[in-house]
Amino acid sequence: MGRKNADLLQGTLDLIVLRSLAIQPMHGWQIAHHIQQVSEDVFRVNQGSLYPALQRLVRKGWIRAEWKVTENNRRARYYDLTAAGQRRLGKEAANWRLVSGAVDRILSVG
Amino acid sequence: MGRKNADLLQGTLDLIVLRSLAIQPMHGWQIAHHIQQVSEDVFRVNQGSLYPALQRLVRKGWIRAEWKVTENNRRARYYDLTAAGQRRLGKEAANWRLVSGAVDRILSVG
DNA sequence: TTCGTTCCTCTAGATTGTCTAGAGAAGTGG
DNA sequence: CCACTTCTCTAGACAATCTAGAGGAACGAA
Repeated sequence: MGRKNADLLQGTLDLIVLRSLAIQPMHGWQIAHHIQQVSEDVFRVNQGSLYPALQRLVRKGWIRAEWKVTENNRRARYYDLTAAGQRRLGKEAANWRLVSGAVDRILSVG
Repeated sequence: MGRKNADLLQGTLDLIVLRSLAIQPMHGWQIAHHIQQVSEDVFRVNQGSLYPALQRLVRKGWIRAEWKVTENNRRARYYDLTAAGQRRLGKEAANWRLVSGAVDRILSVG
């Protein structure tokens, strides 16, 4: 019925995926792992959320996909940021700061 | 097609409404005004978002509604927090800090 | 060889909160 | 009487995430 515990805020997934790929190209599983790790287990990215999101980002031209082989000798689709993705990341990060700052102000007033 | 500018993050509306009502009971229009003001115009709460949200919060027992007359001599529905709403606000605020902290960490890594 | 486990990708359908785009009532001032 | 402001409300569209699956391929152990 209700939502679980620390779900993603809708709209932040794109941001954190783009930001992850700005570090280096990664495949899906790696992205999920990275996000879970850096968020200190706050976010556990759903595969049913991640893969559609990656497709969406490819479709919008913000990331690029390429099949490769991992260190473990497995097929994996590696994604990396395009120039448009870089710009998009900048905008989304700025918007995040704006929005989270606004929420913080509302929380601290009164 | 796309979303506008600084829309709400899905899930934050409940939080900021509850937080607003923790200051004092308010009617819908007043809540919208308060949020827009305190957020420094980052959030412009849609009436089509606000009223369904208020109904949702009433249904969950977190706020209580009561018809009154405003200072301007107009009928308005005043909402205020219930005890359960207080508790819920605490949880949602804590969750917000958790989540926004996690996003911030992801943004600053790398 | 077979079996379980890990790595890794992917999809359909439901859910749900927000947005768009309206409507409308009632008081106020010109 | 008319325009404007205040204030509430709804239907339907939309879009991102979640649930709940499926499945392939490499590896190590038995």
